[in-house]
Amino acid sequence: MPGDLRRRLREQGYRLTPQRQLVLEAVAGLGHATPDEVAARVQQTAGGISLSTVYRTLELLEEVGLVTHAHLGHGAPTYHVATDDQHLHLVCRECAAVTEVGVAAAEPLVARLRAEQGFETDVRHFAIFGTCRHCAMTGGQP
Amino acid sequence: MPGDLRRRLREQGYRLTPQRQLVLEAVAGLGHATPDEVAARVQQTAGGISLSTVYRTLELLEEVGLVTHAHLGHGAPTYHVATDDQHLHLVCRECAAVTEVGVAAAEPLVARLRAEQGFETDVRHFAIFGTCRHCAMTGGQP
DNA sequence: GTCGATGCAAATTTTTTGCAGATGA
DNA sequence: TCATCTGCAAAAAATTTGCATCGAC
Repeated sequence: MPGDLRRRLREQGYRLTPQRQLVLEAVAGLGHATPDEVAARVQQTAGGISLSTVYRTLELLEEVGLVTHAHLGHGAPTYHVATDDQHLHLVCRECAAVTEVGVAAAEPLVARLRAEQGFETDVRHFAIFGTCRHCAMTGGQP
Repeated sequence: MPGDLRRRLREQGYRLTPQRQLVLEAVAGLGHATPDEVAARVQQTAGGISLSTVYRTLELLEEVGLVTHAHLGHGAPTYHVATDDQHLHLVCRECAAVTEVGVAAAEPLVARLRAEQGFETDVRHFAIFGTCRHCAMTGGQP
C-alpha cells in the first residue's frame, strides 16, 4: 500500500524521502534481512545510499510501525514488514535453516506465561532454537 | 565439582590453566554474564587476564560442554554453567528485566513443534520477549 | 623439551555520531 | 524558507587474529 508510508511519516512529523521508500521496498522484497542486506539490495535497485542512512531509516520505520526486527541468529537483527503474517521462527543449530510457523503453535505457552507470570509474550521477537527434522535424522550430515 | 574441569579438558587434549579455572568460576558466580562481565569479574578476583583469553576460553568451555550461551538481549550473548537448572528466560521490552521460568512451561510448544515439524526445540537458547507484569500494568512507568 | 595457551597489539566488523550541505513540504 | 535528511568520514564498540613468549605436563 503505497502512500501508507507517506501518511505514517507525516503523522509524526517526518518527511518522505526516496531513501525511505527504497529501504521499505527492500525490506518488503527480502522478507527477512539484516541492515547490511537491505543496504546491498538498495544499492542494486538504485545506486548510492549510505549505510548510516539504512540504519537510521530502519530505526525510524520501526518507530512508525511499518517494520519490526527479530533476532534469528547470533549477530545482526533481521527486519521485516510489520504487516507480514505473524509467525515465529525456528532456527536449526546444525544447518541454520529458518522455518516459519504460525504463532498459534505457541498459544499454550503464551497463555501459561500470562496466567502464571502476568507476562505478555511476543513470540516473534526471538527465534526458537533447536534441530530441524533433516538434521535430527542425519545427525547434521548434509 | 572441581577436577571436573581438568577431566573434561584432558579428554579432548586441552590443558588446565589458571585462566580457565578463573573463567569457569566467574561464569558460575555470575549466573548469566557477557564476555565483558566475565572478564571484569576475573579482574577483581585475580589480576590481569586478557579479554581475548576470555573469549577463547568461553568458546572452549562451551565446546567441552561445561558452559552454554543464550541470547537474552540485543547485544552480547550471556554465558552460564551447563549444569544450572534448565530454565528459559523472559525478557521485558520495557524494563529489560529477566525472569527465569522452568522449561516445563514450554512443553506444549515443544511437543507440537516435534509432532508437526519434526523440530527438536532448545527453548533455552533464545529468550522469550514481551512485557512483564509490572510494565503491562503501569504502561512502562517505573 | 614440546606443543598448546596467553598476552598484547593490530586488524576486522558492526553500529553510532558529528557536521556541512542537499532537499522535502 | 527552514528544519529535517543524507552522505561522508571519523569514532566507538565488540570480536578476532598474528605472533612471540610462557608454561602445563
